[in-house]
Amino acid sequence: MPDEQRLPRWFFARHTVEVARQLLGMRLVRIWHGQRLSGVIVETEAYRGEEDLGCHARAGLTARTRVMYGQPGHAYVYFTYGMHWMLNFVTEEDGFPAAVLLRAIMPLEGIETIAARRKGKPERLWTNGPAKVCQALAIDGSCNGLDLCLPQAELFLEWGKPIPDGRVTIGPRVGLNNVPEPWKSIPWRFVALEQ
DNA sequence: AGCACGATTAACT
DNA sequence: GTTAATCGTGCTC
Repeated sequence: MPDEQRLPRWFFARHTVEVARQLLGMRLVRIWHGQRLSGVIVETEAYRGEEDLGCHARAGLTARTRVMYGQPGHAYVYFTYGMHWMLNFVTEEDGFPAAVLLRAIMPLEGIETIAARRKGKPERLWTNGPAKVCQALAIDGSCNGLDLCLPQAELFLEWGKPIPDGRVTIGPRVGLNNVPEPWKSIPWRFVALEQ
């Protein structure tokens, strides 16, 4: 695929909430054993700055959060709950810690491979959660820090069809039960409705 | 000690 | 059909 189809770095170098909203409808592509696995992004969340108490950067610059402080357009992949990987896209200017969590996609290419990696599950449950997306597309800690804007990247994004406002649900982020307000309820979650 | 979750089970309508 | 509760797992601070 020609490079002009890929999202360039400027796409990520904006306000994190704007990036999270605009990522809906774009395509996530993973090259795995030479095969394209991809899907349309249908759910994202914004995590922004050290003041955002829902964001990992609330702990400041650590070995874990270092990637979030770096250049936009990189992958921040972390491990949690003893078994799950999560994929984020680093946003805003170099030095400011922020990222968009990828929560769900609609599978597009490499369906057989995705089905095999989610064996035994109904199609609806293949990629409808952040850890499920990572399992389906073979994304793990080895992807942490990857530059998604390099031509040879095996993980990147491509332009898709933007989702109109009428088909987007906005609400509070998921799984922040012990986070104080206003961060717990701030509407930084974006979901594209099914067509 | 807590965690940006998922699978399973139980109890509902 | 749905929602609520529980727990596994190991890394981070």
